[in-house]
Amino acid sequence: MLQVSFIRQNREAVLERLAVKNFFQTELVDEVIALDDERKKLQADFDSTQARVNSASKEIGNLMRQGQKEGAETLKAEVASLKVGIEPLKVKMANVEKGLLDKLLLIPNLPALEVPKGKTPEDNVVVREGGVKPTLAEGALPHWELTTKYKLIDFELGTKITGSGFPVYIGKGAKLQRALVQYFLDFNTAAGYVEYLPPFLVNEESAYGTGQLPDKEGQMYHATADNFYLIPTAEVPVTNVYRDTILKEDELPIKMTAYSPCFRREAGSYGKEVRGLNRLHQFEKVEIIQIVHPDKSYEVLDGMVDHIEKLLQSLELPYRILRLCGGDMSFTSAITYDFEVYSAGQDRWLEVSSVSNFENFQTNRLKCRFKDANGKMLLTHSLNGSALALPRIVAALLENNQAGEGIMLPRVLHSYFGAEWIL
RNA sequence: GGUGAGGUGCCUGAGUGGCCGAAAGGAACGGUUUGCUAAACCGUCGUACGGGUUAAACUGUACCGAGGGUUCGAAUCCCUCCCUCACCGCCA
Repeated sequence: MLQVSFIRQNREAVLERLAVKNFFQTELVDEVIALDDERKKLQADFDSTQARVNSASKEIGNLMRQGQKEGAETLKAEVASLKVGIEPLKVKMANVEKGLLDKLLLIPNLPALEVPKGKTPEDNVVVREGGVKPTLAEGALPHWELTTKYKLIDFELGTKITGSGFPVYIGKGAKLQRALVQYFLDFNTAAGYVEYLPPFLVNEESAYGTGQLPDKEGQMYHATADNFYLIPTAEVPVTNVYRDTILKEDELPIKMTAYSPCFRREAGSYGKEVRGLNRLHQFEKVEIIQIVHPDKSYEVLDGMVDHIEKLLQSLELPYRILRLCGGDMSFTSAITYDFEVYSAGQDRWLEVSSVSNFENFQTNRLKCRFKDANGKMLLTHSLNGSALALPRIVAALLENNQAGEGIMLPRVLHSYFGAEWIL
């Protein structure tokens, strides 16, 4: 959520930035400003009336103690008439505040200056590529055949138990998941991230805090009996650790990492693009999250990109890093880099990580602040990224490393998996 | 799920209708002094939204789990909900 005061002071710049995200609802921005004007006016009215009520009430107490009943009664009558006027003010103020918040929630975060213009994924900019694309032997298979061949994953069984998009990992397939989670967490904690194991269901407040609600309501599974949401990413519970918090400046930066299963309804997406592990309703992911000083967030972003790049390099996968264009970025992000790995069996790039700086868009909602050296209250900046999402990593590992009678795993996984090959 | 006790500022904790945005102690921060792993003393020490100011000072309103109610006036009384703790029940 943007700050109203910022919008007021930078209306033109805000509109200009929003255009990069293909957001052209000028009227929404102006409505926010108008509602805020109204809010201020109503509050001034309310405050002055209420001030009179308060002082009169105090006086009534004094008069009563002195036994001056008539004087007290006169004042009581005055207060009664003031309160008649105050009631509708209160109601109106609550409505205006609600209206203001509702409008504000519809305005996306402003893209950073270096975000390229564009509408579709084709407009994303490749900033770096690394690794070597493998040349596969004749008869190479896509991962959904390899997982069957080596008895790693049973997709049909998952359909029987739950539904499509809920794979069942079996034997070495299950162990590979565990090995990857363990490796990723170790890699992250070695870089100073503190490991969290958060709840996988969150309440409504937390879902609002990170911006999943209200705009992504349909994408989350909702346990209605208790009004809990299944998390679409560990970002939600972990970022909410710092909801309603005032930090000390020297506590920054805060670095957290968390493994969690992720649940996504992904309503409306079907077809061969989503075959196998390419898109699932439940998958495993390890996330990294930082809460930082606002002056440092872009430096930190570069560091996170670097961190994830090294992780991908250690897995010996061909990858590329994209800077997303305005149209392809999420509602809450100021800048996003996507990491894709090349999966040779499908001859496709698969997104395995997304790193974003949210600046103070999330922390304004969360109210995660700190006091600077002058005692001034400032919003922190928040960032997060996947390090990494498992399914597509597995897809690429299987497809790229298929060789003869088995699949050769990268060196870093040998000790975690307990073997060099999947045979 | 049942019964009981509670939810007050960074923490402990007082406060049962006006003098309470809230005692006291601790922590933290700033300072003075003495100086050896520290003590003593003084000061500061909630947040939000307004007004005000170059910026402060100053000032209004709201907030004592959340929401509603009673009252001229609520941290304090009433109702609903949430949460915590204890015991019981159930249970990996």
